[in-house]
Amino acid sequence: MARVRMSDVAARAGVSTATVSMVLNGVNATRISSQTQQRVREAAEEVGYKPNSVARSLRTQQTRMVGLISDTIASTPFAGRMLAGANDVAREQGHLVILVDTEHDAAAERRALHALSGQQVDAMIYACMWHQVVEVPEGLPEDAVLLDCAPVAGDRAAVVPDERAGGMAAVRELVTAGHRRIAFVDAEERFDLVASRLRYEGYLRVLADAGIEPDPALHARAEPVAGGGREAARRLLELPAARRPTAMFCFNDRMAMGAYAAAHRRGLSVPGDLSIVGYDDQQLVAAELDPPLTTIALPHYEMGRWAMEVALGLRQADPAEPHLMPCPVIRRASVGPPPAAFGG
Amino acid sequence: MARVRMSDVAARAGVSTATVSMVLNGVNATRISSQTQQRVREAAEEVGYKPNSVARSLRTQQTRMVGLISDTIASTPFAGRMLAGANDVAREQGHLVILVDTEHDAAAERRALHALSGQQVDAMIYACMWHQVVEVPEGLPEDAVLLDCAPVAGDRAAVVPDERAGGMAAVRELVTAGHRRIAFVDAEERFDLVASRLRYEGYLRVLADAGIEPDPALHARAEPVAGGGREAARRLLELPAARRPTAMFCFNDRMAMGAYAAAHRRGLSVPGDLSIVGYDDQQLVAAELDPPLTTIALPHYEMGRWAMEVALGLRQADPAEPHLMPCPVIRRASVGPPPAAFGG
DNA sequence: AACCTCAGTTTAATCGATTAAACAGCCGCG
DNA sequence: CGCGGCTGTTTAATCGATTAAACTGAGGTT
Repeated sequence: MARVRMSDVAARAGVSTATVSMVLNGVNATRISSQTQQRVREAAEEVGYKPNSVARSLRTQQTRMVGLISDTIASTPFAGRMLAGANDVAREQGHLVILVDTEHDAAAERRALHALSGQQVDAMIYACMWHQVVEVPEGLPEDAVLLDCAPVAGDRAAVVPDERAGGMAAVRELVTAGHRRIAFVDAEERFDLVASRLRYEGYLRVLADAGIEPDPALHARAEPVAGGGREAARRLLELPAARRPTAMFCFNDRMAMGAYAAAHRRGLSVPGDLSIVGYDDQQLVAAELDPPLTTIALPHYEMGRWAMEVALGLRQADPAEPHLMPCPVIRRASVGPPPAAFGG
Repeated sequence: MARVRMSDVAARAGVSTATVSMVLNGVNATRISSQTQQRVREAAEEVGYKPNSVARSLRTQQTRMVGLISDTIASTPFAGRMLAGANDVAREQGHLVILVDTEHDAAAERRALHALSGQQVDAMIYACMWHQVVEVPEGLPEDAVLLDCAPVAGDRAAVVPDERAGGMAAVRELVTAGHRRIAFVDAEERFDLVASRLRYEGYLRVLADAGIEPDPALHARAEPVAGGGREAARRLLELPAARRPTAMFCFNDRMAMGAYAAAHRRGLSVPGDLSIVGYDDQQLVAAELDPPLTTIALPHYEMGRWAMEVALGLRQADPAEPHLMPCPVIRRASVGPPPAAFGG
């Protein structure tokens, strides 16, 4: 069954296609008699007319589509939330999103850019699956928005999580619970994570504000996975009692998961003997630990929305520096006062 | 800077647009002299010509785009793999995918269908984020492919995981390790999960094959999350020694995570005292448990590929019944022989 | 010389919409 | 009666490609 065209509607209503177009788009609507309008609408309904947006796009030079280029967005559980945020805004604005995955391969990136600009997308978003500083790929339009990454140089609208404030919030949770010996279970330097650096800055800042002298022995580093967290936590818990931490801020929820394991191995309870704060609010993990993990959420959904809002011109962005999206603290049950022996 | 059109290339090369089109598309190429071809190519290169695919699509009636409609695909960590599979095939074939999220809302679904068919997509995939039986939304084209769901009625190409075979493989792991008292830590019936039913069938089948009488007490059900798994496992471990399971097949990795916790609480080690097999091979979870969890992977990536291959006509599908995609077993370290007291 | 063939290229229609400009009636006015 | 102005609608150009059909000129045949 062939698609029905505007001319079919026009024929049925006994008018020209110009009239149909005007009626259906509400353009110059006052100039068309209401009987005609009525007739056109009925005809369109009867024949089941659906405008061909390819033709419309060609004429109007607007596709109402936005391109979303990402390095492997699809393979991380976080990424979905960014996509969802971007998608929601797009939908609200009557836009569709075209998703292209480049696997961070330069050639694929170039092809994607090519395909999308050939596709005449109205806007473009370049997304990373974790917070990083990137070389902007050549050919990325000036008005493209960077999502979860900041340009290494040059001015681009960009949005990233406010990791420093997040780190501060995490440590503040522990300080206000009364802890003074707070460890930072960090990712190793070789991973070169901007999140690691910023969260550590936040950690130091809050310690300073609270008048706590940072103890280098409490900055433990390991691979940022559960196994690494377990190892790092084990080492920390083997410290002599006076230097041992009563609380740990873990670089991410996976490391926190490992810290739980290390605590259990030593027969310590969370949060009775050891308080733990994670980062990421990782789906299906943080909430399911026992006890549920207090953590800092990454604002993926909000960043996705922000990026799309800027891309569609709904919101102004300062291209001079990335927008910092706040990371909310998710209070669950892994933080308590320090054990009595250490308490104030 | 205005986009450069084919006519610009034509002007620079001193030929007509027809010639440019033929050269650049390699159509009727033999009929065009190689000098002209050369000149056209150079001109195109020099002016940086990129074909306008909107115009091309209008003319050829092919958009090289495929619509992917999903209920909240973006919000589950699995979904990404399906998307990746579909996307990879699309890319290989020079197609782009338009992603629409409907949140399983009928109105949104209708709008999405409308938008996509207006967009003249060449193919369509309807995806669910977890295996279910669905009412096919009205207006979904005949040749759309269902991904991770089966139509409640009517013939549609569809692909779902082979949950029954997966359940069989899981239990077989335990049987061959020597276990006879194998529990199934299942989701509660009220969740009405097709996966639950099928995996249970697989469980029963393997027990029967191994000549093991199923013990209804070993079919424990709870909410399919870590907490539920913990509770169900706790109850099972409280059974009198003679009836207590030496192994558990858990409906999913989250329940398995809870089973680990229950075992630890009773001072049982995995797999020394209790062997555990999960399902889903959930990213960032299964591999990070201690010990790493032996589990059955859901073939999301492969299903995504399959669906796209069928959608693009690269592969035939039998619309009469869903294609069953095998679920591979991922052997890690949570299965061992039963404790000596029970051993063969 | 008239005619045919064929390689190489151009002309022009087309895809399905949008929209500026033109047009046809009708009314009122001097 | 003729003309300007209004209302409601149509005409036709346009967006940027693809492609069937037409054309051009050189070379070969009779």
